[in-house]
Amino acid sequence: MSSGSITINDIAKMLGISKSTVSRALSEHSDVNAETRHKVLELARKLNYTPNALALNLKQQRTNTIGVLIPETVNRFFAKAIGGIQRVANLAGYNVMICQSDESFVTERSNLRSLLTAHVDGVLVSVSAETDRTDHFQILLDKNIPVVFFDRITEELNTSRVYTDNYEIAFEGTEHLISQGCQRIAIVAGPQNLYNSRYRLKGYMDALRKHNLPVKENYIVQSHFRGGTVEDYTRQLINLPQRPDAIFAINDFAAIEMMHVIKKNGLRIPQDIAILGFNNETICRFVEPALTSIDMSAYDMGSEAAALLLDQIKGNRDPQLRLIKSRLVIRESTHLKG
Amino acid sequence: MSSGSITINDIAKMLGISKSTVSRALSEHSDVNAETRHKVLELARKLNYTPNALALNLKQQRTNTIGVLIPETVNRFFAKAIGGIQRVANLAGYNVMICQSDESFVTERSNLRSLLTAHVDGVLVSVSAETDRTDHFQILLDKNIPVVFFDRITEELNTSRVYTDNYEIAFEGTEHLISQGCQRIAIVAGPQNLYNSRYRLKGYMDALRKHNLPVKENYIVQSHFRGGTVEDYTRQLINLPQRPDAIFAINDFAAIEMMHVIKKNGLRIPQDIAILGFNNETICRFVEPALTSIDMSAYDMGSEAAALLLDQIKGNRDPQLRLIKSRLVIRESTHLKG
DNA sequence: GCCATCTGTGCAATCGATTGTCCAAATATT
DNA sequence: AATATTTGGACAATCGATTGCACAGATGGC
Repeated sequence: MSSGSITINDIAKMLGISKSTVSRALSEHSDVNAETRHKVLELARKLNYTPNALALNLKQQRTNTIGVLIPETVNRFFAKAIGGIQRVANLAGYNVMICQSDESFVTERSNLRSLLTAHVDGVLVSVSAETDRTDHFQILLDKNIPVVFFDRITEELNTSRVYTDNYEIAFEGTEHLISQGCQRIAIVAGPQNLYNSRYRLKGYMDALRKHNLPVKENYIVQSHFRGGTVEDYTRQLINLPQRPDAIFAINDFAAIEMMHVIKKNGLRIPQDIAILGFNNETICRFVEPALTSIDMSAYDMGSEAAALLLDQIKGNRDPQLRLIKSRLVIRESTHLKG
Repeated sequence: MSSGSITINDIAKMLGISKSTVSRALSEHSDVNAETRHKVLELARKLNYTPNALALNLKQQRTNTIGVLIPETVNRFFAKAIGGIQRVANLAGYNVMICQSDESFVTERSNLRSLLTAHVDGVLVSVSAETDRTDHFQILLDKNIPVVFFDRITEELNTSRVYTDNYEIAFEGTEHLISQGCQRIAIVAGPQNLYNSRYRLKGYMDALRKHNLPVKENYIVQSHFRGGTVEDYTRQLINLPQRPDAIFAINDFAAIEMMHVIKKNGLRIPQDIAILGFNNETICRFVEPALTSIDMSAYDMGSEAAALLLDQIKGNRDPQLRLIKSRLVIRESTHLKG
């Protein structure tokens, strides 16, 4: 009565039986007289009984909740991934607790503590831009709490991972630019502590080498995802003595801002500079010129990661790897030939 | 030992005292001998004791978690609002459980049940596009669980609300278009069951009336936020015998897609048709022409809503209203004069 | 030296479920 | 008819905290 909800005890008293009998009647699987069971189920339904999740949590030491630790929800990749995660989780009866690191290592570590305190049954992680070590995740392994890394993964820990073929797709994107006749290809690379950034840069460099193009240091720009610097590095690139004839951007929004700056400087896209984005946002089709980009299947990565995690929670404990392939989507911003 | 974490009982046994004494020692506020307390605190620190949140949840009937019920995380307005919500919540020691309705009434109701089952201490709500009644929220009021509606609010329930001046800003936006010489202003209006959509449409109509412009039915398009229809209704509008000379779009992404369709049809922006967006996305500055829009302070709305909710959770039970003003940001897409 | 007061601590109930153990009654076996 | 087996359900412990109540021992007042 106190909390407004009725309990197993209330039902027991009303029927003059013990609460263990009520419990067993409700959880089908035990020897309760058919008539007794019927009376219990009937009354439970009538009183709209729902088991108190808090009591179950304590008793069973689990919460039917999974934690999600991501950089930012305003990052559309993660917003989409959350969609996939929630769908899979909710279908399985799990709730989702989301924490954002805001690309900060300290916040990430603190979020992790919160999730542990909340006793989530498992955690999905995509690390922050600042994260260059992984010892804070060790505690999850020590406590035998399932973890699945997705997208911004780490290779340092023996956990399940869902990732994309960063190397191959960056290679393919770069080769595409080369195939369009570009010879001086610049790249905006993310922080090199991140798995994705490292392999993308590598794919880019290997593609250049394969086609006997020089890898030039001043064609490689470091970015930390923070806005506000795009204009700066774009200017810097287009003012180089040997101006690049193509730029592989870090994501679509940065690419669009770059295009704006480039056009403001009287250069044509793609004739003077071709632009290649990342993420294949819907808006790519509507900017001018339409932006070539790389489709990442964020939703699928989220779903797959959640599915793996639930699998692990259910007891399947050996780490799994899942590759979700990305796809080059060619549009006008890189279309020079044919 | 079983769950790996040490408990108050472990400490009690190790010191040969009762667990109630340990509990009292840890929670400062009771008469425990200074020496005993010191020993307890010392050992607790050494063993890295943390109270089991699950036990506290059951005992105290609260979870230090707030629920957030929103349409979609891929909607940038809500992605930003989540940022504000989480910051305020985390600072106060609360976790955040997010549910997405995917703009579906049924899912919204089901999400609400999940949040209730999870015993969240309070709920922040922005209703789905389909939501045209509010009886499913009554259960929150009945159970005395604090609710704060934000952005997509309802006026039917006596709860706290954080909202923006939809009427005034739509009025202002429309007057701005009129001031630029536009006479045939179309609007893409959201579902009329939504508070925001209703008042925006009203503001638009009243502005027209104030300036003695006719309110024409075929200048008012209904949209349900779903993509894929933008091209259709844009074509429909520009093919009207009396083509509109301005369109008030439902949001920036739709506006940008409209601009694309309009330009593809050989019309100029803003000379032939002026475009006004909604949300003031960063990208507004980088499209061509730069898009005039309305800035909604999503982050602030989220923070404010969370702050109100925490206030209510802490006992301040009378409903509060908070107006967060929006702001018209004028750019090239509506710049005809001067 | 006797009773009152204060201090510090332990016991046990409580939150709301699950579950192992045990026992009484009913039924089956010989 | 005496014993063995099955059946149905009660009791109590448990999960890990908090907290009201009781009580022993120390201290103080007279």
